[in-house]
Amino acid sequence: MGDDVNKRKTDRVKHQVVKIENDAKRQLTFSRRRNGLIKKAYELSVLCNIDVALVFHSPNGHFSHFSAKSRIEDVLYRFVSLDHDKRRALENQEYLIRTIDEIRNEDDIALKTFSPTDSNSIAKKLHEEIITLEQQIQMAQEQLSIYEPNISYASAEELESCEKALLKTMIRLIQRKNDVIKKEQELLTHDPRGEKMQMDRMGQIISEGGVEMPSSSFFEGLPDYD
Amino acid sequence: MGDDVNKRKTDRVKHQVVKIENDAKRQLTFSRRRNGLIKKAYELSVLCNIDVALVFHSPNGHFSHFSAKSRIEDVLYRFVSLDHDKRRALENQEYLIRTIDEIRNEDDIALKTFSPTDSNSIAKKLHEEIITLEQQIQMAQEQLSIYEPNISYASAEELESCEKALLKTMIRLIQRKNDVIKKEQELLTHDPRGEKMQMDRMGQIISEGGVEMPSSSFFEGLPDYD
DNA sequence: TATACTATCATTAGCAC
DNA sequence: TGTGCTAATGATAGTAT
Repeated sequence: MGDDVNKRKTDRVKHQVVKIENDAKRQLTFSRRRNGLIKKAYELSVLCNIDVALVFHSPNGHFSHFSAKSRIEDVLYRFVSLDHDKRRALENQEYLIRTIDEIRNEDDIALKTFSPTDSNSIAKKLHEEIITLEQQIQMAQEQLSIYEPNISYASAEELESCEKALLKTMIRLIQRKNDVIKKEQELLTHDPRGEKMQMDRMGQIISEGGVEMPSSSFFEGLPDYD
Repeated sequence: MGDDVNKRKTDRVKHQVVKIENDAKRQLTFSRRRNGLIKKAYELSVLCNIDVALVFHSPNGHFSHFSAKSRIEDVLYRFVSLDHDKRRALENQEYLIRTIDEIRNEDDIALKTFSPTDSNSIAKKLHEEIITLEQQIQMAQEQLSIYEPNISYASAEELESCEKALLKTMIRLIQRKNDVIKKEQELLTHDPRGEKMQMDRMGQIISEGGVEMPSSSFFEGLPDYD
């Protein structure tokens, strides 16, 4: 209060909504605010049962996106498929519809081609574990229904803890996947025999900025933005 | 302060991120939060010189969208023009990782404060199951590290499927949590004998009305919600 | 880069129109 | 439906690590 000796010299000040010219500041602000935006989009999705999709492009061609509750391609597909009456006509609608539809199908196929019977697959074990967990949760649900009339407040708290632990597990899985993908890319990059993807996945040029995507872009930090 | 006659009886309270069941409340929250989201998206766009596109879908098929700095079709066009692998690789992961990491810290605290020795707790079982799953995944990770040099592309695909299955599990857990919370709230606010919730609020169709944002030209009519 | 800290600013839930 | 009000929660700009 009166003691300004220990008071912070500077702190948050009201900010005009104008472009931040300082590169470092702008980048930091982007990172933080995008996180905030995504968090709020997620909350909106859950609170109001809404499908949300966000797409960001930096002027340099870096991009990121987020979707909640549905795959982003589904959300965008529904959007661009809408009648002209219901929204302003989109110039590239035909292309957008076709492309997004292709993307959806690819994803669907990818999901279907995953065979849990592939025996020499490490992922199979993970899959089985997940099935087990699901079954256990199913059983717990039934137990829960017995207690329903007398559920205590602690239950929700604890369920929340469980949810968080589950999230934690998922993140570990995702990180593992990222490691795998990164290793694959390294293998493909250094081994010309890479039989799988000689497609155009490496070195695609992004249109506007003409800037190449960071090739191994799985977060070692967030290499989106400038 | 002392005069509690004039004091507001209720005010903003901390809200769980759980679907709002009351139709009117959900609608109002959607409207407000969407505006808030759009405002923040706009600010991000200006402050950081970023193209942003937002798309919302309600379960009833109503939608709205917003874009800043470029037409939404341009933003989406650039998005779908990206190489599929790269796009999918980025999909939501960075957000998940960041958020879940945050949650982990909270979770550690939460788990310490709540007593796992509480024997008549259903959640305890779930917690144990999750611990088990984590251990199993840990083992699988170690196995995986053996194979790392020869990992095939299929591994990443499968891991991705596992990730999705895990997500599904989590969603189920969240939904159950929501049920529990709902029941608790009913128990707290109503006579314990009221076992079933009133379902009379379902099926109302809210008509769509375009309303303009007061201060800005970005938001031409926003067809609203359901 | 990202993260932690924290004073300050911003958003918003509940209520009444 | 959206708006104004108000208190409480939430987000975040600096700064240092």
